[in-house]
Amino acid sequence: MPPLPAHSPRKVPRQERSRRTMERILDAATRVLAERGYDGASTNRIAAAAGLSNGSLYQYFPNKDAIVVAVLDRFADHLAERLGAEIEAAMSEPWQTGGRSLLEAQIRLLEENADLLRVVVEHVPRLGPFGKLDALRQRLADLVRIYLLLNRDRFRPGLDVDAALWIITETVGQLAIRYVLDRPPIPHDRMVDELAELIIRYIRSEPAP
Amino acid sequence: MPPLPAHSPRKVPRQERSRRTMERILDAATRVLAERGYDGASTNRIAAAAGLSNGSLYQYFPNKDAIVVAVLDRFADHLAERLGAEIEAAMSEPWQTGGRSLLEAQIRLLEENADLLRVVVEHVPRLGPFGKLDALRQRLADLVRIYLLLNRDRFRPGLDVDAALWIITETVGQLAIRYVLDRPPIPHDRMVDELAELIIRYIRSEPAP
Amino acid sequence: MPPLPAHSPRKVPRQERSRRTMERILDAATRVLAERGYDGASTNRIAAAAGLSNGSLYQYFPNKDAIVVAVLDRFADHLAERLGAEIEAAMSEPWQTGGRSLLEAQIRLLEENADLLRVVVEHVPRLGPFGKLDALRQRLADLVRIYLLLNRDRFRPGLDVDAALWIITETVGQLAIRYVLDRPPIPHDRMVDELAELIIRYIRSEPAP
Amino acid sequence: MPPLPAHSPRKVPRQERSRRTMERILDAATRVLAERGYDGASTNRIAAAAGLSNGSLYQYFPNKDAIVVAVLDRFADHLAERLGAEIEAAMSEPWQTGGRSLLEAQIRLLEENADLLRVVVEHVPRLGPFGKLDALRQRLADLVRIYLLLNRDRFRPGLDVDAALWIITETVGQLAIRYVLDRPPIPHDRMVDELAELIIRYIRSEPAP
DNA sequence: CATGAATGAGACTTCATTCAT
DNA sequence: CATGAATGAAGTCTCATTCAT
Repeated sequence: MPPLPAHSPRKVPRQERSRRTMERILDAATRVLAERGYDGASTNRIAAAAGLSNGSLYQYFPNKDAIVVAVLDRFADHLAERLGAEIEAAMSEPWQTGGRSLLEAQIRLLEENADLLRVVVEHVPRLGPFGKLDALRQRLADLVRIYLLLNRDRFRPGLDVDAALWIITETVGQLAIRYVLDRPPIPHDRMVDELAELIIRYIRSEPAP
Repeated sequence: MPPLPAHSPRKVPRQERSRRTMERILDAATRVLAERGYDGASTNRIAAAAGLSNGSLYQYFPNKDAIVVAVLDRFADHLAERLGAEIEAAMSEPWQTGGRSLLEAQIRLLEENADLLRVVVEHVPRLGPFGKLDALRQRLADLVRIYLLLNRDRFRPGLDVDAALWIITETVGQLAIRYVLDRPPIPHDRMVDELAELIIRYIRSEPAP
Repeated sequence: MPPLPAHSPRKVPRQERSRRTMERILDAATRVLAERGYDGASTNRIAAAAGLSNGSLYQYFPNKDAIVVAVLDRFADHLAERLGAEIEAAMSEPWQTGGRSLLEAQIRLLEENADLLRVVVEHVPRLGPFGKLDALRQRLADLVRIYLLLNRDRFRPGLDVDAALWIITETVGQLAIRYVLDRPPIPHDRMVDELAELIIRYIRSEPAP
Repeated sequence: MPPLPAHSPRKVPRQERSRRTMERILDAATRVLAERGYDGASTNRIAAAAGLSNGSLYQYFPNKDAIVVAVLDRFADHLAERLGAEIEAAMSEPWQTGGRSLLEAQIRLLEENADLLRVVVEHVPRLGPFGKLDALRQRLADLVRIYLLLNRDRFRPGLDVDAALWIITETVGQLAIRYVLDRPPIPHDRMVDELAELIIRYIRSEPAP
């Protein structure tokens, strides 16, 4: 049985120069992926874009997919960092405005990274579950879960928390993605409002007066 | 003027044998796509799966993508046919139950074709817009639009029909897809109910008593 | 040792219908060759142009090259027939004008068949010596030889008949071909004159008065 | 890595290897072309003849035609270099012997490269105009044109310089080619004499006494 | 005889990956 | 560590030719 293909960086670079080279590779790979899609992102093109010889790539990554995974992980880190800040800010607001802010932030973040998002969604073959992107998704789900549990009595009686959790996170996530990738003729702010309305009405027990 | 790259079958088979071979190719391609994804679906493998020589494929299709498109078109035809029946049935019901039936039918249909759906969603790079799949999507959107327009006064005052249309169709479509592909621990019927609830609450003007 | 590839028609058709089909194939092949060159002249395209199924070709010709050879032979026959008439006419004229007429006829004939000529010269890989084209060349050479021998005393003393024969026929043949294919900015009549001048001066013993 | 010996060429050991490989490819391609013609010169065969893997070819050339063009360019360079020397030498002679020398040189050069010449003339489909071969042809044409213009008064009155230029260059070029490829039973020196005679008589105003 | 479906060898090309320097 | 030449498997596609109907 052949060894499973390793998808993690071959080495954790200790030296500064190595770290910089690795960044250059990831920057280049990100650019190439965004511009030419997964299939167009050959290792040679990535190496060229990074100003490196093609062989050098393999000193930092065991194979092409490891590079892609690293790009996606870094993308997830970026999103996590940015969203983290928004989450903290949102926690100090009342939940109504806080929730809306988070929604808005999520859409805005995706809009800022539409190219890479398109690659993730449309072009990247499944490379096994994406550790960090899934972690980010999980983190947002946890937030919603806590909120749902804490405010259980405010919601309509029959609400199945587990089902609702899935519905809400997927609705927000998928609609945000489609909104950014398909660019329907809906203004950004309106989109946020509609999404908020969709979710709030789904869980609240009483209609707005 | 050069002929546009043809994505349509090279020949319309007149003989029975020819028709059967074409079906064999499409069946094989469907199987291979479902099992190995778009990138893994080489013409060689499709030919082998169809019990044909590689060259024979090209008597029926001008290139690989034409085969994939044909598979997707056939998939869309299948869905359209099945959904068509459901739509007719739903039209003779009162709209509350009719709408739910349609929702249920849509999810059920996707469940029955999960493998191919996965390929469509995850693996197939954009081959230009898919004629027939998009047509089907459009048809459903039209249905929703008509419903929204006819019942405009029943809904909450501020409802932006265009925005709502997009929100509704994408929500239903994307959630159904994710439900089928990710298999969250939500029973089929519950899923239908939640989805119906999500949509109805989004548009109605008064709370359910 | 495998049998040598046969380059002659598989059968001499006895029935009228067969003969007509054969003509259709040759017409089609001629057209396709002229329009798309040797490499572009696939058997399928020839069959299509002839309004036949691709398999039927092989009832009349053992392989593709046999078709090409037949086309070229027919071309040679056509040239021979036309030139034959001109030769006869030329024989009843005084040799000075007769020679010029032949020159003119040769260039005119090639001009009328420039497309096919281009294929013969530029695209057709050597398929062994072309029986009939070579025969035609030989016939013209014989004519020149006879003329040279009969008028030996009129020419400059040192003339080596064999060398001159080759020089003359090749000069006329090659220049006519290049003239037709490369279309230099020289009018047809001038070209004939120059060619005549070139040859006459080469062999005559006395200057023009 | 051990320090490089101080006296070893500091220059490009890598590029040197590369250069050699390229030469090997061109040599192999030349050989294969000469032996099997254009159609028989597959990339696989060229690679094999060069002792390389098929893929390596594409490190040096973007496609098959680029290889053929490079072979032809190298051939043209070779001819140009050799002819260049002859031209210089001829310029220091009186024009009568100089012209003959050039004629002789041209035929001799072609004889030395008969194999490749055959490929160029018979097998290579038009790959667009051959830069360097055409340049060489042009260079010779210019030489003739200058000579014709400078000696205009020495020639017969009615001479059309443009027509004559074309006639002369094509006559010499085509006859030399046919002589080398068809090997008529004419000795080399005789051939040169006849060719010279043919041209001189064509342009001169007075016959030799 | 005609048909056209089927064949299969072989062409060109790409690309992830390895390895000697 | 870096380089880039070299590899070779695999992919898409074409085409002359055969054969069952």
